[in-house]
Amino acid sequence: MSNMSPLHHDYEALLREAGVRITKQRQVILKIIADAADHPDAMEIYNRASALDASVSLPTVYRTMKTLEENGAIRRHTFEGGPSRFEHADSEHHDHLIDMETGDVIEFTSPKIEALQREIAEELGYDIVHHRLEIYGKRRG
Amino acid sequence: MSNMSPLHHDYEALLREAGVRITKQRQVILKIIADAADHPDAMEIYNRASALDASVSLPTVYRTMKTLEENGAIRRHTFEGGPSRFEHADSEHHDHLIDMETGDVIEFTSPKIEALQREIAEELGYDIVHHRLEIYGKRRG
DNA sequence: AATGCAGTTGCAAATCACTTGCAACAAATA
DNA sequence: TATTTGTTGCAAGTGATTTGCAACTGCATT
Repeated sequence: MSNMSPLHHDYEALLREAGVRITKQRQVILKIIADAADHPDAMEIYNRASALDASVSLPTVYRTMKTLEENGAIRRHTFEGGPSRFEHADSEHHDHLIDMETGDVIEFTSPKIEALQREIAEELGYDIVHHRLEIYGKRRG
Repeated sequence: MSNMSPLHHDYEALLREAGVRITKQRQVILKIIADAADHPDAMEIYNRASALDASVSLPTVYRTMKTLEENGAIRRHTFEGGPSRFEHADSEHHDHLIDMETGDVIEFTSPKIEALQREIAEELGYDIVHHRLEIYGKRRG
């Protein structure tokens, strides 16, 4: 690949570097994650993967998500009351608004909130490593 | 009771009002929650309750936590991966800053962040039911 | 290309955190 | 005190995720 933006990593290379084997199951899962516009959970990833390659099992999806997370290729979100949902780590940081009725996840960013968080951490004598902001709401009728 | 602050509700009365029966199991669990200085999970509440009254079962703890939550007597926190943890709802809403090195949890509030969240939800067409903000940080050396 | 071996896989079974069906039981009300 | 209806403990069931294990396969080496 020649024209790779800093926000589009070659995770196969990254994983290989970390001594992780690039099996065909992992390639399939990696592609699903890369193509996903939403935040699928393990079962959904398994379903999508199965359609491309019947040899992918659910345990392998779980094991792969763990490996990918440990290597910084994906982010795991554990929204209330549901299974872990994943997204590739390529995108910039953002927070989430979860539609409590449909489970839809809307991404948003707020530089002001980020700044305020830094202020608060500062006052408390801390440096922020990461944070999680989730708004749970219902669509206005 | 004669000297009750607005932040120290009589949950028995509140529950009774809601048509919820005050069983001895619920009284025990309510006391445990009221006395807890930490954020125990269901199993821990079950352990503490069992020590006071052997007739309290784990399913009843879960059922009671659900009832208490629905009636605003407690708040449920689901920190990364672990089981739900509970605290009485007497205190005002607060967010958490977690010290990644010690695990300490520092509570804070920010009216400005709250306001910004409402603005964001508003713009997206949502009413906020609740939110969760957790800052993970390291103490500045 | 064939070999060797440590990392991986699928399957079945296990685990964890809850949740639920059901018959006995006990609060609140009459 | 009787009646009604919510509650309880127990056992079994769920849903999400993990693990034991023997067969398999990347991939570095020959």
